[in-house]
Amino acid sequence: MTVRNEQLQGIPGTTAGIFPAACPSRTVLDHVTSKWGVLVLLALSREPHRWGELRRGIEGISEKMLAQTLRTLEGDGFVHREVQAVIPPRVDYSLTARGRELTEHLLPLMGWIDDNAAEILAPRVD
Amino acid sequence: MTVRNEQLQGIPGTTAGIFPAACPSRTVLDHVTSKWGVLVLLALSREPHRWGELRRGIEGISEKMLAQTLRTLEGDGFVHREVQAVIPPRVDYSLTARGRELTEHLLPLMGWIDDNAAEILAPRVD
DNA sequence: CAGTATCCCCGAGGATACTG
DNA sequence: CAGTATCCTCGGGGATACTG
Repeated sequence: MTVRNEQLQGIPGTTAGIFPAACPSRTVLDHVTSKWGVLVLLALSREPHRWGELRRGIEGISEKMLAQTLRTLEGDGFVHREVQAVIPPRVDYSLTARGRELTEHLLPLMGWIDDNAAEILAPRVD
Repeated sequence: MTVRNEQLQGIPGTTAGIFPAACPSRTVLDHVTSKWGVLVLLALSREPHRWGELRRGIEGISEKMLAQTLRTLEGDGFVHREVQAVIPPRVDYSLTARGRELTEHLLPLMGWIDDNAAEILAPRVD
């Protein structure tokens, strides 16, 4: 996607544009910034969690979306899924090294949003 | 949303959960990570752009979504809209100070995604 | 407990036409 | 040029029921 700073000047003119529709970065960005992606990644950023913990902790997420989000993030190599052969079943989700690299960038972002959200939405109801 | 690192341990147990459904952070996060939010913000992060530049530069965005995204980001105080009273009309969009604070966190994130996207998607078609 | 399977709906979002 | 207005589609995503 060539978002590197030196290349961000690309927009003006009729040239191809700095954000081509079909590029790997857009795909990964969509996975990460999907409706529940960031929340799941952040939930796992501190410590591993079981399915049920995530289900309850990430308020509002449905089982379907939790499963789908986890599978996508696992497919991208951000999340590690570990099944324990016990009864009742126990499955733990944790971040991979790659996932930790990613959340290193997500955490400051969410921290800033968290710090500023109230003021940002202050005058409006929205 | 209490994403602050010290508080991220909240998930286990039956407690309220670290990601309550109704909190300002979730709203702002949704705005920023909306389908086109990050792309618009990054496009403006280097320099101001006119409507048409954004329309062409952010490949695949429709006029409706560009207008909607810009209005939301303007409403959140991330984007400044400046109309020039000339014919033909000219409107410039730029980041506010708050918008620049935000993109300071977005840029490293997208930089990392950009650097790793190909490898992340490597084995699959997806 | 940790999911899948199904059904279904609503609204995000695209296409097109039009306007100041 | 910089948008709005309108219509319409499609799939994201929720609810529920079920299973190993």
